[in-house]
Amino acid sequence: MGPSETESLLKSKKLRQTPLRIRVLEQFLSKAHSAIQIGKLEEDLGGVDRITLYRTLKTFEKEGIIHKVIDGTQQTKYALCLESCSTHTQADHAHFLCESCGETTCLADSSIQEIALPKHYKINKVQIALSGTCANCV
Amino acid sequence: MGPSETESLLKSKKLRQTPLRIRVLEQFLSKAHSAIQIGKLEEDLGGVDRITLYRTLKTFEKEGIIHKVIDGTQQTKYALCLESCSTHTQADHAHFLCESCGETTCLADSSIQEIALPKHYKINKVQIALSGTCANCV
DNA sequence: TTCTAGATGCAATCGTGTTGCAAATATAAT
DNA sequence: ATTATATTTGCAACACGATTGCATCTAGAA
Repeated sequence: MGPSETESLLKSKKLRQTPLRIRVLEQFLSKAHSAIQIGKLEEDLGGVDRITLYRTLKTFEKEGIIHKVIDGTQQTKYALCLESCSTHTQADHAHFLCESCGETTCLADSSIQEIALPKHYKINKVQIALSGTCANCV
Repeated sequence: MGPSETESLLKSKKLRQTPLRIRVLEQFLSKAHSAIQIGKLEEDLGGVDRITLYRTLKTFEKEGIIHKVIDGTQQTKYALCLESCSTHTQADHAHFLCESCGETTCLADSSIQEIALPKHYKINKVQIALSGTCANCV
């Protein structure tokens, strides 16, 4: 059998294959288009060291495996980077927070229109946080 | 002399005229189109009680005098509500964070285009956080 | 199997924001 | 102006998310 998805992903970033990293990565891969809240991740993994978890997330973020998601809540959430993400272009995708179930979804193909800016402003990044009700909660 | 702007604003919301409320409100009025970070506000006011400050901000927010600003940073920022704000429509204005000076500005007249949503999603609120370089920092 | 840079886990700490409660005070009533 | 009272303040204590320092452990290479 060939290398698992987690294995090749970690290898491509020259990161060591540690048990926690693999488990964390599996969580993200299993919810590719949803953002995961750190506390929830901690619960789901069960009894992991919080500090190590935070460091793992930071490492993944730095390596471009995951990205922070701004959804308008105070909670820190991360989501797996999509292809478009890894190109590090300024045009990010939008995120949708369901006010009913709390789930935050990446809207990969949300084309973002240009926004009029005051004179001499130079834009670098766009973060769009939508909220409302998702399809499951209608 | 007639009533000051702070005085009439507080009165219109049936809030008592306390020294801190007046000073906080003056800060917001003096930076009408910029968001203020709580820690910064605390510094600028000098030696105010943190708890009271937080409660003041919450009160102002509940009364629709100020609103929380999502600018992509982890910091909580507030800005004075504009006319359009007080109508409490779902279409908020966008905010621009300058990555150089850290200033967050309200883009009052940023018309926000519709964003394509997956089927059965119902949108309620749009928060747009732009970042880049502002006119002062070019 | 051994070696070592890198990763982990614990204790301690920091920052932000909150609650409970007694003391103080802004406003309204007298 | 004085009094009454509901609101507001300020302190102590706390809750929670996140971080740092350091000793120990381990994944991967030699």
